[in-house]
Amino acid sequence: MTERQLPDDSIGNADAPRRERLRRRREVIALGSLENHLGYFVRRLQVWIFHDFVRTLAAHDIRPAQFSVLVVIEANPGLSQADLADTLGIERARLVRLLDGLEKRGLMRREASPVDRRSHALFLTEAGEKALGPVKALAAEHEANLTERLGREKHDALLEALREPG
Amino acid sequence: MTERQLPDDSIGNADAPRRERLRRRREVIALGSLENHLGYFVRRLQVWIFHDFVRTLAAHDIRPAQFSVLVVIEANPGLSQADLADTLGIERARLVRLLDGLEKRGLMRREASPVDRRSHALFLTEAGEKALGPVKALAAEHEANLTERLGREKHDALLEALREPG
DNA sequence: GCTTATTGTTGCTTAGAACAACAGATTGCG
DNA sequence: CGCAATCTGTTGTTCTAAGCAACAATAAGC
Repeated sequence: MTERQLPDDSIGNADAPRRERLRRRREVIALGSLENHLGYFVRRLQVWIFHDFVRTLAAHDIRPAQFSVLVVIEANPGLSQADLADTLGIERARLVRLLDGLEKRGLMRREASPVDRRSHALFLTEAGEKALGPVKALAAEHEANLTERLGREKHDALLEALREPG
Repeated sequence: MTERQLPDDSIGNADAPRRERLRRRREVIALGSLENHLGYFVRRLQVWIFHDFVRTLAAHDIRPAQFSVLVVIEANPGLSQADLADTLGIERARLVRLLDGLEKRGLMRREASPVDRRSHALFLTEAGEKALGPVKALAAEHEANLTERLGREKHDALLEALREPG
């Protein structure tokens, strides 16, 4: 159990029993009209991506939402929670609790906004900036996994296609 | 509240306050290295798709997972729960509860498998088949919404690209 | 035959999403 | 100016999904 032949990453090989079952199965299973629904495939891909992301960054205990928060704060120091929530499509209430966790871990801090006493200005702490280096490297590693799965052309085409609409 | 000027579909116009805030905001907010992560955009798209799907099929109270279950049973009458769960990437335990709901609503039924006394053979009921017609029509309507959002070329390209790998 | 694996199921835990309400602060406007 | 409407961050609550462990009944492998 300590060493394995294949790097059973528990994601990439999660379908080993599936292949077994497929082997044993006479007729292949049809998706029916699901074939015409982009949402089904987007969902499957998204689940794979999240699993791989979480696994790749497990050592740093950074989940996708946390990563996106840290990265956007880094790129826009001093922005408010409302703007951050809005940019990421996260609900304000949810962002509060996300930030609570990150702040408690010393990765970012809330300062009083100099121009609006209601709002906070968000910054990475020095520790946060330092931590984000390796974290971004691992995120890039995850992206490489994804590129391997999709093929570079397809990956790049998807990224370009989805980046546009905003 | 009964009538509106704009068809405020509560998804498509959910970013009305966002546009307001953007208007008021001096500098635009950068995504930083998030720009290079396909997962971020896939996630945003997937959320939009689910919202639109749920909204479009609200009258029938069919959610994406339920829809996929019904469609695959229709396309593969008599298949087992394990095979269905496996095909859709749903956990067996979760499928049990999904089927409980659908069966209680009279949309499908579990029969004893003739070849394996452990497993069930799944079928749509007559009511289920009858209901699935309009439901698939609404799902197609949702797909049209999605196509409108992405543009036909992009929609079709994405569908083709993601359908492949299985 | 006897061990191992599979199937459907239940229970439990955790994470996310969504909504309502609130106090403090700001903005808009008459 | 002064008051109503709006915005900000926050707390609380509810609902759904995801994931894991365990189990009895059954089947498959050797």
